[in-house]
Amino acid sequence: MREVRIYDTLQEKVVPLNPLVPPRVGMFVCGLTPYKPSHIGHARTFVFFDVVARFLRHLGYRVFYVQNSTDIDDKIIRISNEEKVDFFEVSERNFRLYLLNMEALGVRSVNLYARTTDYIPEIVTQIRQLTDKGFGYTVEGGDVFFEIAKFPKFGALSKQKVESVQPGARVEVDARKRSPEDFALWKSAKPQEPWWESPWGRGRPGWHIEDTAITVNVLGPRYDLHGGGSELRFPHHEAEIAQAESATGLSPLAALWMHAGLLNMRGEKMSKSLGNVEPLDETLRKWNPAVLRYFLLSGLYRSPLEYAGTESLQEAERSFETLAAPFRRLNELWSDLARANDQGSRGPELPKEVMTRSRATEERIIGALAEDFQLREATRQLFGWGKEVNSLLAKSEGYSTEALDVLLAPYELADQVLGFFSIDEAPGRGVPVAPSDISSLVELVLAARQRARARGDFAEADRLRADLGEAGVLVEDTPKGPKWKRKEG
RNA sequence: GCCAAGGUGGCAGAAUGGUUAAUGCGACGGACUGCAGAUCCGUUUCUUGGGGGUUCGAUUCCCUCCCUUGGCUCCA
Repeated sequence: MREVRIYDTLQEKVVPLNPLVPPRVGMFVCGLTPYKPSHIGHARTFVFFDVVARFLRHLGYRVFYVQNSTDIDDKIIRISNEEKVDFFEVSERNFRLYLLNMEALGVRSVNLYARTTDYIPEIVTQIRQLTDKGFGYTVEGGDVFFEIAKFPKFGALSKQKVESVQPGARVEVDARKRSPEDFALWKSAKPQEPWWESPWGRGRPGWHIEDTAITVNVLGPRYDLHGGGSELRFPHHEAEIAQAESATGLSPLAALWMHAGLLNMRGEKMSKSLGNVEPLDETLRKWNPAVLRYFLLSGLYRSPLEYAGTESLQEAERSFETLAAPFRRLNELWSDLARANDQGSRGPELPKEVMTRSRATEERIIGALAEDFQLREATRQLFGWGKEVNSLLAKSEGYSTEALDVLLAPYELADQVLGFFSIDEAPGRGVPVAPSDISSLVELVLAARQRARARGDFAEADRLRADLGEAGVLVEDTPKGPKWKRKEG
């Protein structure tokens, strides 16, 4: 099987993926705390890890991909109290919306979404292991903490020295802790809070323990790949390592730690501190999901990516149109032949070097991704291939289905792995337009415009085109007659 | 204060110790079109945050300063 090399945050270098039990790959990605609808920043992380899983599977690895959902936490409780509804109603509503949004974005690679509250017994068991071994301690009131001093490796992932961290920089320090760096494993229930029974009394899990309780039970004490957004490196992922390795006695918890760069939100409309980032749901209603997915995959996954709202998506849309146009044309030609029940065997031969280059392009896309997921290089190859396809189609459109398949191959590969074409909502992929749609009216206007053009009344023709434009319909004249599509955004 | 990631053309964003520093968007010109669009061909802009060092040669390695973003126990 092809070797994949990945940047490991812990070792700070690109290393080969060596699955513990090939060809299986156990993969865990820190999911969402669904206290409110997710935004485009979340989408970047999860779309990227979707590509990771897709690519590994494409190469023949059998990936088991687990993602958690923190369906109980302070913010969820706060909101449920404000709304006077059960906490589960809040988290489940937002989580379902998240799943719908992910589906729209083509994220379909997760095998198991694990909710924290479905793993309370496992969580309790793991905390108990930690207290039994002396890593955890209880305090008055029934809270349980992890004692950092017992785990010298703490800080290895983020290269932070515990003593140089500023305690209480953002969150008030709990005076009952032995040391300010100690983190909660179990939080006792306050009034108005949901709770579960435990050996330490009624309460709920701390933030970090769910992930390791889930992975130890689902993926085992050690697994291959751990992913998440880069802001989780410290303290969350450090805490995971400390908990799991202390509880199981096995190391390392994950062979590879991957961290996706954050999406930097620009402009006051999206200020994170103001908490008014547009919900993903809304963004998806305004934009072709393929454009969104393309944008999110347009940089180096480890680096931050600038997001300036509409401006960014407009640029991405134009780029995506360029990228997708040849693919859509090839598909149209293919369906035309299929409809006519014709193999197009009388069409021109495809030059041999084109076949070679088709394969070379596929190979380069795979090569780019196999070397730490160079998404940009992969799409660059696709742009280059598009130019080649456009040139060929400019000479002739009468290729056989066999020839078209060769031209389509790099796109099919890219779609399987990067996945933006199959969620392309723009017309032109042979998707039938619903009868209730405006298409018959548009066709009527276009017919009138064709008549005007035929008699040389271009002023009238241009007026009709402009009017359709006002109504949100873009018209293009082609040798085969006028084509139209709806404006996006 | 500490840790991490960054600073490359109008914008987004790659790359390498060594020919003209990708690609996309934009802009400009040509072909095609009644015009526009799409497409094709061509052009355009950066000497890679400031300073210093190593080297025959650095954007790439080292030092230093400045700036941006993320983290420092709520966050994808």
